[in-house]
Amino acid sequence: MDSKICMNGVCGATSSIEWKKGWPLKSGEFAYLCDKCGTAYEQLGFCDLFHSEDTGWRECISCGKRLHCGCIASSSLLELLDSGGINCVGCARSCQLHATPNHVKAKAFGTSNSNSVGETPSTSLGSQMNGSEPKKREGSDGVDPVLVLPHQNGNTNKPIGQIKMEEAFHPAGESGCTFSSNLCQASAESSKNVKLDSYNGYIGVNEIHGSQVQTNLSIALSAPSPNTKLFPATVDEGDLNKRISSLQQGSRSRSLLPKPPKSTSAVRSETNAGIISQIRVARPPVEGRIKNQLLPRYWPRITDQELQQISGDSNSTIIPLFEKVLSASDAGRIGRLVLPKACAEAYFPPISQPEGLPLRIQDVKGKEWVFQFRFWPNNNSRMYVLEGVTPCIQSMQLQAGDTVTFSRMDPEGKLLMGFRKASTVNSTQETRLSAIPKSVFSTEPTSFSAMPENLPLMSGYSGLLQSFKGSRESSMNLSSKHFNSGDFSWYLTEKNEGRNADGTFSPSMPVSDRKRSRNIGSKSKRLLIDSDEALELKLSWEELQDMLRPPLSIQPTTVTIEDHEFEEYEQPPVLGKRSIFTVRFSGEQEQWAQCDNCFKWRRLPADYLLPPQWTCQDNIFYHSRCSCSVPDDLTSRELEYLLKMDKDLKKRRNAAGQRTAQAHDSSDLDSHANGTGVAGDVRERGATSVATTTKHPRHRPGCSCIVCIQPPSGKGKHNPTCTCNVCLTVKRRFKTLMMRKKKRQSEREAEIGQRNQLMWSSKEETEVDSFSRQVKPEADPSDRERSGSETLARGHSSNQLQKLPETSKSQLDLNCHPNREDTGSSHLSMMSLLQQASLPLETYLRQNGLTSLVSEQQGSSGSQGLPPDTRESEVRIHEDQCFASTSQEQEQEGTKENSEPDQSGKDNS
DNA sequence: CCGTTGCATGAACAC
DNA sequence: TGTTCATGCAACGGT
Repeated sequence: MDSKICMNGVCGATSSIEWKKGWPLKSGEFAYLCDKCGTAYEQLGFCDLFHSEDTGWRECISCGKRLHCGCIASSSLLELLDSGGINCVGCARSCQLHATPNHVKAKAFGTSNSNSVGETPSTSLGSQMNGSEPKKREGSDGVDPVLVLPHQNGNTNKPIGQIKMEEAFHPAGESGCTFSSNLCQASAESSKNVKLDSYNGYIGVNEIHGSQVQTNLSIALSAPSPNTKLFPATVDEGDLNKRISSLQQGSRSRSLLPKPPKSTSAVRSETNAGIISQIRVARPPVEGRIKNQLLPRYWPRITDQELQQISGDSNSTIIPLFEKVLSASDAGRIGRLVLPKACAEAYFPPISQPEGLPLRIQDVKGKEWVFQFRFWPNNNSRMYVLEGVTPCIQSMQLQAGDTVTFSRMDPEGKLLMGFRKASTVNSTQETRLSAIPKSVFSTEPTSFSAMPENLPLMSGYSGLLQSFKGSRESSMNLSSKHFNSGDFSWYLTEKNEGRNADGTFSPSMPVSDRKRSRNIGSKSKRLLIDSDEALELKLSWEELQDMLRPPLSIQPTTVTIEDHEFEEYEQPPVLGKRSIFTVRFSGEQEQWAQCDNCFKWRRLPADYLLPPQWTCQDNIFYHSRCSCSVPDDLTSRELEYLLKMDKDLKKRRNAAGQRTAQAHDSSDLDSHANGTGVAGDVRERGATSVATTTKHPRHRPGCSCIVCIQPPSGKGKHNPTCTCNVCLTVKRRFKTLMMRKKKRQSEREAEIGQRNQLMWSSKEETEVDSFSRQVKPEADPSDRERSGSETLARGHSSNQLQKLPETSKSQLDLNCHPNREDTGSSHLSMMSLLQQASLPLETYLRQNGLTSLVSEQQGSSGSQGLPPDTRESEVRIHEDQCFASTSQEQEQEGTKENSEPDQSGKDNS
């Protein structure tokens, strides 16, 4: 060793207490530097010290730092810019932090340590350095390395070949620079780092990864040195500058993180921070008992800030031990935190009895917790758990996916427990993600923040997810309820409430609820599947359908199935904005949407298809309201009512949904329907409607088209005499269609026969054709009713209805009574049709035996005073599906429902 | 009925 | 293939 000559030409020392590696040589080896020069090199002061008078100094164009461009000793400290000039590695790195993939960045600046390697027998290179005693690195926290360096008993002689691969990825140990290898300048580590540099020259940090594995492997095998600096796994605040400087030496001191745990991508987590001191680095095991068995996933990724936070003002040294991402079980109510076996055995007191012993652990707030550290026999092994962690977990407000970090405070030996929230994402997503296998979602902040990268669509659905959450408080559409707020009277027709009353689009579930739903074990979660919350989730998916809109600017292809026209889209539907549908006492239907900018609620036509994003400026219907500066269309009270009623509807619908599910489970639709009829409960009918809701994009809840009212699949054919709600609906619907068919036929024939007169005919035609387009008071209550209901069908069904097939009912297998409507219109003579068509519709209906429809017409105007029990059932169906009913009406529903079978029977007869 | 406890099971993972 | 560990689940006890 003494035969070496310091390769610093200025120095040329032939002897040194410690030889240090310097810059990479062309041969791939490294310059040997005496202790003094090597130290200067490590401290980035080599050129300052020895070459200050030389030429070649330039300044970093970013920070102005002087860099000796003409010297190999500084070659790794700068980066030549494509545009000319140079950047110091620090500035270059900051740029790359924004341009480099997270994992690359993290890897580039992560640090790690392999204790085993550090203590492996010296290789030739190590032997060259042998004999130099460990010494505290300047800038280290001053803790005796012995205290913090794991004495890997049994590992010292461990063949290198047994070194775990992951450890080979973390050869920092051989360099003595542990977790803070990026924070300190390791002389010995330069054996690897410089080698990297030798490969990469001036390349940026992110360019080294292609060879990192091989490089590090070679380092691991070649650069052990027991005398290399053994850095404690602790960092003092005073080291920050050092760290920064070492980071600036990143290309030299970079070491490699372990491959990120499969379930986590923690290495990404801090890339957005851009703060060097907050770089989350995986700190490999620092305790000897770990014996290299600790999987990288448990390596503490604790930032220096966190360490600082934990240590506080004390002079104690914080030694990160390990961390663990909380599983659902860990964070659940059971209060048991499963400890990694290796960690438990390495860092916690040895226990021989399953009962274990109480363990005092202090949290970051200084509060001391006592957990029972114990184990369960498991096969031939043990399973270590900390029991009684629930209070602590709750205190920290931790949940599955969050990370708890265990550290030890030396010299007291006190155990510390820190945590790291995994939530940079909204709680909704957290909640959902928590249910996703951990292999799917990572738990560190960046993993969430990286979601848009991994799931680009998800970001687009974030609003949807929130909507889902919001929908928890909303209800589905079909249950109806009327409410009256002064003069503000609505029939709430559809769910909504994606936003709170204050306009914020926030999850409706209270924080406590969210926490509760998250911090539960899987078993409880499973149980919740049957609970309201889970039901709400299910309903949310149904709501999703409601939000589906036809693809923008895509014209549907019309296909005819059984003479019914349907719109088909080659592209999948898009998610539209949620809205609330209401119906005023006057029968006017409205749609309420919230501006994405100002969150004000605006009234819109009921048949307007809201795009996914909508602002006041898009309000082409009410120009006086097309600006965000215009006050909200709703008073706070009205909005409160609206949302409150919406919430109530949800509950009602949930109850109905449960009952429906039960009814379906029993495969007894009829009994369900009967029960519904007897009960006369709107909720029941609403539930039935739920099962018959949207089946294609433009169908809205309440759509009564032939598609949406079909019975649920798998339920088979209903008996022709079936009086279940579905069948009744179908029958009523069919009856309406037939009536309209006859009407139109009569009009057409009349038009043919009397081309130059019968202006009424064209009027009727117009009425029919436009019946679904706009809600407006009409002379014919039946038309108005139809208009009302089918407007909610969002036009698509109305299109179908407009194009009602000239078919006989035999073409419709809708489980309707075979004898129904046998009084076909085909037997009508032209003259009779003309005569009938000239009559008022009511008279027409009566003459055609459609007395029930007469009742319907009357019933449809029941809200204007006619007894509701005389209304035709279709009206009620429409109301049930689309509108709310007044409480009075609801009470009367029972009566009507009771009479409904009879009514249907009359219809069928 | 509900929460706790101790063990069992099996998927995921490392080797 | 063996190990780890997340989670299931039955037994048990308390209310």
